[in-house]
Amino acid sequence: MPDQPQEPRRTPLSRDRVLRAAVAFADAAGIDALSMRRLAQELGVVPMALYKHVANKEELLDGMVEVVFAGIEGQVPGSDWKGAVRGRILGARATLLAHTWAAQVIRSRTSPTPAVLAYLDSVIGMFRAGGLSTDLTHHVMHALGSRVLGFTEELFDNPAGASGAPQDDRAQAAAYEAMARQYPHVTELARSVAHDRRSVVGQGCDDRFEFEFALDLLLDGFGRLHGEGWTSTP
Amino acid sequence: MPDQPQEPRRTPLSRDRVLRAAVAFADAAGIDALSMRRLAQELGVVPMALYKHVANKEELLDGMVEVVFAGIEGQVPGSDWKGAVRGRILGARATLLAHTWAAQVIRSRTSPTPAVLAYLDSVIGMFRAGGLSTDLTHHVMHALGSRVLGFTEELFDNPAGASGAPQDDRAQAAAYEAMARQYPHVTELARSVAHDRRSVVGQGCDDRFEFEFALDLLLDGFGRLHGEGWTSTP
DNA sequence: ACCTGAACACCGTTCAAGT
DNA sequence: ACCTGAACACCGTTCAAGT
Repeated sequence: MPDQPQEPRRTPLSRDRVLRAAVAFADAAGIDALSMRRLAQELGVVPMALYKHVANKEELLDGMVEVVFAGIEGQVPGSDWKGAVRGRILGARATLLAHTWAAQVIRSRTSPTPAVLAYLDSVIGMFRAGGLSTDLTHHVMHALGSRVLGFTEELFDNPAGASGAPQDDRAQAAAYEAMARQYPHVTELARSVAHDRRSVVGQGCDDRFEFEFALDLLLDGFGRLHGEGWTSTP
Repeated sequence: MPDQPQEPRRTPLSRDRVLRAAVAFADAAGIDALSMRRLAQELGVVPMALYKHVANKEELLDGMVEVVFAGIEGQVPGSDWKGAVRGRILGARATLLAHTWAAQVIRSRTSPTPAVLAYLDSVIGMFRAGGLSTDLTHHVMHALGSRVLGFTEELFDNPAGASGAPQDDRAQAAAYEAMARQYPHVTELARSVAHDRRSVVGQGCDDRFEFEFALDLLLDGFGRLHGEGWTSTP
């Protein structure tokens, strides 16, 4: 008799299945909840079984980034370099928004995985195809920084620091007054944002608008330098 | 007889001493090595003694950021808004370079601590003093993102992925060849950087140049929009 | 040869027992 | 009232014992 397993083990484990399960788990429970032990449990497997398919947790995280980056869209054929880069980066942004943990994991890696390299290669290629020199393209890529991957460090979640324990109206007004005295410019800005968006305080900003505002400002600046024949060593 | 401690306990513990010890420890051993237990050991104290001065590790990290931001210089009096902001941000960058772990810790916090808020308030005040509208200043702050704090996500440590196990020359050449085929644009860029800097492959880039390149590009863009009377709601 | 339970060396934090 | 040792509920990973 062949040695079939008695327990109904759904599917044989594979590196791909491990990575996809990890991505799904992080999507659902967050990256902090992801541990080797919990992932194993999710797969109905003993923790050490995972180490057959990934060398360690670092490699698991790298693999998760690979899975995510494999799904990036945004090749816009027939546009100039500015439109091409813009479309590609917004495509990356859309993908990363679908996996809220991904930006954090990418940040924690020190060297890029193949899929990330392939993505970057395609963006660099767009600048080069547009006629930008390797010199300018190099500095341009640095200036984009993590924005080229579709995310940026937003400084805070809420513009006016609306966190904290619930308070009665009087205490809240007093706290607001104290804040306005200590941080007048921050408060002014927060108030104007709330007013502009005709909303309650602390709703937050239009992330997509802010991302495109900065991206277009940078791309326009790149175009201007390119037009002037800019070089780093004059 | 008063109840003096028999053991020669150097200095009575205080919140400030705990925070400064934590900063010094992270400076020396890195942020990953910092644990409540190791910090207590460093201070010659039982782990639970720390919890008298900080509620938990989160509060410890917040406090460490406060200590670092209290030391930021860079108020340049008598310059226009562009020079003032530039000087202040480069001051923040100098401080963060002295505490390599700080950027990572700031990133992990969701809401800003008072010293960070005070710093941001001063930068916003510089834009406002220069005549920029609250509307433009708001989007400008978003466009700067973490750069306003003096750091940016650099994508990798080494431009050409020079990591990996040591190899003989032939294997290395083959790996390089394979890389050039798979990521032609990345390779071209890495090669041109190495050539421009007349150095061995993988020395890396001039971080200060890259930071200022992007900062000045953004500040010039802000100035242009300001001059045009830009508004987000035309 | 393959698989895996127990163990190791850590965490941050709670809690009850000691002074 | 204050302080603290032991304990709890976790980690990632090693390793030796079992099949």
